[in-house]
Amino acid sequence: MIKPRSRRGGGRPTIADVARKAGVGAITVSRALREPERVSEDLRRQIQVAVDELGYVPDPNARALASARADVFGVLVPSLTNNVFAEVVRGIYDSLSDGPFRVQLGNTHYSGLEEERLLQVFGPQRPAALIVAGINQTPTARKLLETAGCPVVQVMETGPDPVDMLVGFSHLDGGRTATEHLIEAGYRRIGFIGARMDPRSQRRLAGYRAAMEAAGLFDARLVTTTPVPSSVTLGRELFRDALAKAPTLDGVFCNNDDIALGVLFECHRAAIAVPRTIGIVGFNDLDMMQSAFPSITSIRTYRYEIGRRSVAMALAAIAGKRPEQRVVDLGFELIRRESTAR
Amino acid sequence: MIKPRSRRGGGRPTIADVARKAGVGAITVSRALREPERVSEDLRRQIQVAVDELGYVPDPNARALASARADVFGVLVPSLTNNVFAEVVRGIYDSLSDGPFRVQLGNTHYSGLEEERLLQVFGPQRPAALIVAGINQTPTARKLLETAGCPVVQVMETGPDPVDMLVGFSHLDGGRTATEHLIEAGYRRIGFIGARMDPRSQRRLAGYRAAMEAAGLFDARLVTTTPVPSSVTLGRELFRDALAKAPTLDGVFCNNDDIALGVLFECHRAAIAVPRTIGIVGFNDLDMMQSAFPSITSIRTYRYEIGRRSVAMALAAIAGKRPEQRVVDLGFELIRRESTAR
DNA sequence: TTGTACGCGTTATCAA
DNA sequence: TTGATAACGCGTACAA
Repeated sequence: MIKPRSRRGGGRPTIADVARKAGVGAITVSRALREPERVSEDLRRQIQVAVDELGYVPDPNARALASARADVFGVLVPSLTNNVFAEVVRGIYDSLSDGPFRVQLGNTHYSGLEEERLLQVFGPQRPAALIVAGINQTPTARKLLETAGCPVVQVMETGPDPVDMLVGFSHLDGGRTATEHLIEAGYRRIGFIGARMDPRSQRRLAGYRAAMEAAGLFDARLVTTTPVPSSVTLGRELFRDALAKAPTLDGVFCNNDDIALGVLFECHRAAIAVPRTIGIVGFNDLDMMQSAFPSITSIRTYRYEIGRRSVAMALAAIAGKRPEQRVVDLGFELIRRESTAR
Repeated sequence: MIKPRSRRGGGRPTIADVARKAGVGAITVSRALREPERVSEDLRRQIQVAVDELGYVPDPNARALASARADVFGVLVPSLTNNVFAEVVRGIYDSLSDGPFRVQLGNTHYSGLEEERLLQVFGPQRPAALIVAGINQTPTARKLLETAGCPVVQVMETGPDPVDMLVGFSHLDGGRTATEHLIEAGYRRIGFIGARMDPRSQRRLAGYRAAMEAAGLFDARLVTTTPVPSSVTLGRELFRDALAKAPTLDGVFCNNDDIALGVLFECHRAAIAVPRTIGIVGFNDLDMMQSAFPSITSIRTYRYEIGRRSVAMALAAIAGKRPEQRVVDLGFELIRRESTAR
């Protein structure tokens, strides 16, 4: 005696079971599920009944194997806990939760090599689209993206030469705008305080420098940076360093809001008046900036929207409709608050 | 003329190509890759050479289809941006990045129904393990977990009746400890301020209540909660509400650190002395608690470690070694700081 | 609009 | 220790 088809699979119904029950061919069931409009009204209903009764759910692995394409969005970000990228990722998930697509998330830890490695892991899965943070891929990573054979969206920045599509904003302009605001508010010895110093931080620094030089205020001793990951506590420490190097400091543009909050706390602790003695500007405009005391001026960025847009663009490309703009600049906004109002 | 094997696949080498090149059977290549110790030294080397020369990478979809098991960890969390879960997720990713396992992350948005839906999406993928946040699954979700046919780890809480394995800590004890600390510090009209009020927040509230009742201090007017998502700004607002309801308030145990920070800022703004007039305790001990001015007392929790442990337990179960303890309590620690030092 | 035949790349089974 | 054969469940190509 031989038991047929009992080897594995736990007896879950297959497309063949549905087809038999509905009295149609398997391929018709397949079509009814993926392109309902190409199946007659009648059969579609019969098939739906059979599907419901059997509790049939397509096997994504079999589907991927047969079609050489998985319903997966590969997403690569440098950090899972940095609120900035968490918001982007949230936007991506929210945009994808309705449809058939899953998300495959990778954490590059701000490393180009890890990015390459993850791309090599994602490739064999034949993802439907790839979304990656930043524009500074290694040559190898860039080649992997170019040959991925699916839409690619780089996010969080703008740049001249996207692999495929791009949605973000100019960190250089953001840094310049923040610095110009401090200058206009009357600050002169304006420091830059930055942690991590990934490519985006570097460009914000470049924007700071451009503004300071244009005003004839640049002084290398005003710049305090570290490759160490950013945190509120680190902001306090860096601010102390900055003050030690440049005692006449009267303002700071911070790499991000965590640093800015650390600076504010250190000012409180050292009884330094904000904004009178020191002006503070952050970057990203996290919720807490508006509630801090004094509230902190910041550059508002649209991370969640960047996530949503990146998915919309990829989806359009998958549907064959390449969007007319392959590069989308979502901009930023300077939010003036008490920390620079003197 | 018929072109054989040219239909799709982009010409990537398959296991058959490797087998031919190495002069062995396909199945031997498969074994050499997955269980090297079951293949002779000689063949193993030959196969490795062929793999390298061809640049062969196994197709995960074909592998999943044939083995009826995907090298995927399904992970379900209620939020992607809440730092608490982001840390857990980071721990999971870091623990899995070396091995063959991918991560499939789902955002339940604090909804039992979404959790069910995601579990139904994950099921057909035949994940190697499932990690879910919390212990309050709907009956349907719980059944899906029980019949998933893979190790299941519930995280972030302890509880008496795990689906399979469990790693977390007691939110009730955490809430009680925080409140008892305020009582011991001499505060009497101690409020509870909570947002979101998910099951874990509810248990922290229960801990607060237990401590207050034990001391004969409980008063319903001291409790201020909202289902609205937590934020620093919301913390400010809720604190104002709390003060309006209970003007003699002299301390607050906050649901989490964001709320606590909001309370602190509101105290600054209203010139309420901390810790003299109001004592503040947070929950989770985010980095900024130690740097705030004054620094804020909080309950330190081990989110990253919870993520790592959950993977370790799942991995052990996959390897057939069910860990001796199916329930792991990682505890918490009260970190006393200036905000309650009067 | 529907169906037939076959292949996708891998692993389980079982025999050698 | 190794290999031949047969699935795994589905989609593509092509014909009807």
